[in-house]
Amino acid sequence: MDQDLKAYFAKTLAEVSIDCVIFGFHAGELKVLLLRWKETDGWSLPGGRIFKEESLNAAAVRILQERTGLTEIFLHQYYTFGDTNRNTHFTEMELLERLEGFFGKGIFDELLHNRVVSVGYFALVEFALVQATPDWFTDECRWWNIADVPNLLFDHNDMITSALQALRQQIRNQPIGYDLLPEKFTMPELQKLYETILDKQFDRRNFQKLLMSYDILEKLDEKRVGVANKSPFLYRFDKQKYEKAIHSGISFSM
Amino acid sequence: MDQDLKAYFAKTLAEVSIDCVIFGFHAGELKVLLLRWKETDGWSLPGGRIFKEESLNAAAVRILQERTGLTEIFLHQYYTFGDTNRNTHFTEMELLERLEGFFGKGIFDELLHNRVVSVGYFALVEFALVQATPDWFTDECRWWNIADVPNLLFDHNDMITSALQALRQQIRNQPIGYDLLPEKFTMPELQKLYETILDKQFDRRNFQKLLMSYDILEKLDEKRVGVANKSPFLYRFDKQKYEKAIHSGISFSM
DNA sequence: TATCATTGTGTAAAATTTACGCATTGATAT
DNA sequence: ATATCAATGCGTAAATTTTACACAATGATA
Repeated sequence: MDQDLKAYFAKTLAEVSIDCVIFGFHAGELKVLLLRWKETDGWSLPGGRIFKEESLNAAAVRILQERTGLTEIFLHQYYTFGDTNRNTHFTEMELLERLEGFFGKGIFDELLHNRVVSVGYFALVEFALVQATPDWFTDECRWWNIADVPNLLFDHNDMITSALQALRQQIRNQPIGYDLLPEKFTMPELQKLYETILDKQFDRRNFQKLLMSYDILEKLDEKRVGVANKSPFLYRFDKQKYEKAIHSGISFSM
Repeated sequence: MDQDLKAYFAKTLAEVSIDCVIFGFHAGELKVLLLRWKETDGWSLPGGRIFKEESLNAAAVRILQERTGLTEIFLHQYYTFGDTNRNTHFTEMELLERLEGFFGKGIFDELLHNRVVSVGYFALVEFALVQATPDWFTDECRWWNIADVPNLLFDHNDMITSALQALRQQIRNQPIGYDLLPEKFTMPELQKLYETILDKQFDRRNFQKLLMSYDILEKLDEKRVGVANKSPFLYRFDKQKYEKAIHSGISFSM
């Protein structure tokens, strides 16, 4: 296994890597996918190295696929992190020593002491479709509520903070939801998604009017059944019009 | 000189570099600063390598300083370009061969055949203050009207295109002008800047009302003299309020 | 069968954006 | 010296968008 890793290192770039903030939405909460490093309680974002013959975007797609099993997902490059101390500055010494002990000095140095620039992507995925899968360095891969994210390894807390800012920028100028929600959803569910991302409440009547004005939603004849009180109608995105709105841009002004 | 270059290569990252789109505004035209490579008619963006102990942002500031002489400038990281063929794909073979002939195979390979990821920044500078200075690889450094930019080396035309998109995004959500205009300017000059960047005409009365509503401009008692017809008043940005508006954000909705 | 939280639909007020009028200015032409 | 004229300063009304809120309908639960 150590040999495989050496070969992997040899075939990939040493000074640039990729980290991904994978957003999901479930039970009215915004979540991110995190990995726990083997034999430690240190968590980090999903990430990986770039093959020498592989484009940046292709590498990001591959990493996403490896961690979630998904291939068709929204992926957006939002910032490149290039501080010289980003490997270690935000991580406690004790945890670094534990990692060094477990992985051995060779791997540890290559991975954590080299100066590496990391390109940040964020992804929007449908929660229910994700098969969370750890990588070689990690034991566990699972969702965390955005509000409950612990202190992470490296500069990954910063990465999440600025990914959330980028997502908020995104939601104000482009339709969002096709990638985060199941195919059919109710208007209150869509509203809750917007409210969660922007951390802001909206009047449901005005929200519905604004969203419908974008002409990207299709109201279905079905209603959600078995839910408390009055059954809400189901909606679905019109993929064609949705794509068009992504290109022309919208303005979510609430 | 070749020794210096080797030492420079040894002290800098090999897989990541920086390229900067430096915007200026003069005589009602938006301009970018370009460099002509020695003994060729191939033009490129200002760029450079990153010292191993230098953060990405510090390297960008240094490169800006080296090309313009300016230290206090608006600088914004907007995208990282990571296609595998970005070195050569958009450049004619003939020109590449001329560069190889002039610089020698060693330098050429290091510079143009290695796979390099480039972090794109754009800068906004005051045209009159710039001391355009070529670097080791180039003979000439001068302004080009954005509309007249020729076919550039590497993927640099793409870089300008997406930098302009990022600038347009910027101008709609943040005040712009402090970095591009001289200290004192007239309302029509400010309007022309907005119109040039967004490639769109505005009603001058509505433009003035909107800009004044941001509460970042200070109307002076002076007028611009010696200009045709009625002399317009001079304005200046209130730096304090301008900074505050950058943080809170504005919405340029015209 | 009554209750009640939630949803569906609509309307009026407030705020913002857009369109445009008119007097003033000061260099230029006569 | 004076008339001309394009550009500027300042303002108002219409159109549109955003915001606030009213009320009936629904369907699970008590």
